[in-house]
Amino acid sequence: MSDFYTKVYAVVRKIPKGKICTYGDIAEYIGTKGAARTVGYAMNYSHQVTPFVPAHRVVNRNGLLTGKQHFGTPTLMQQLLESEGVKIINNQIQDFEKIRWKPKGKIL
DNA sequence: CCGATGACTTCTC
DNA sequence: GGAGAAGCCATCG
Repeated sequence: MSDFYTKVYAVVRKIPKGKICTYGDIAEYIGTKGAARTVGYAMNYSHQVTPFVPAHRVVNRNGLLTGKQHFGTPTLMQQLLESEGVKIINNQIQDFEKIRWKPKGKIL
């Protein structure tokens, strides 16, 4: 496991319940700003990582659930978020800027 | 090292 | 506003 993945997972696991974060923010926080795509790539691996990584709390810059189809079912991601109090309309997070969360200080 | 891949981002049309 | 293309960077084989 590369440091990149480790940091990504560390940040994602720290996202509070009912909050969400973006790929770009995570990548930027880690230091690899342009590697937002790689963050998503790391999320794909999150299935084989323990403990569970709340990848459903990570969305793209528009608050759109672009990675929903990578869960079991295309509706699972939205269901998980809604069960945590996040409102979603048309695959887009409502009050996105309001519940948006960013890592503070050191995560490791 | 190189080419291919990707759950991104931004610009253009 | 949707679709296509280019830029970006880390990972994998």
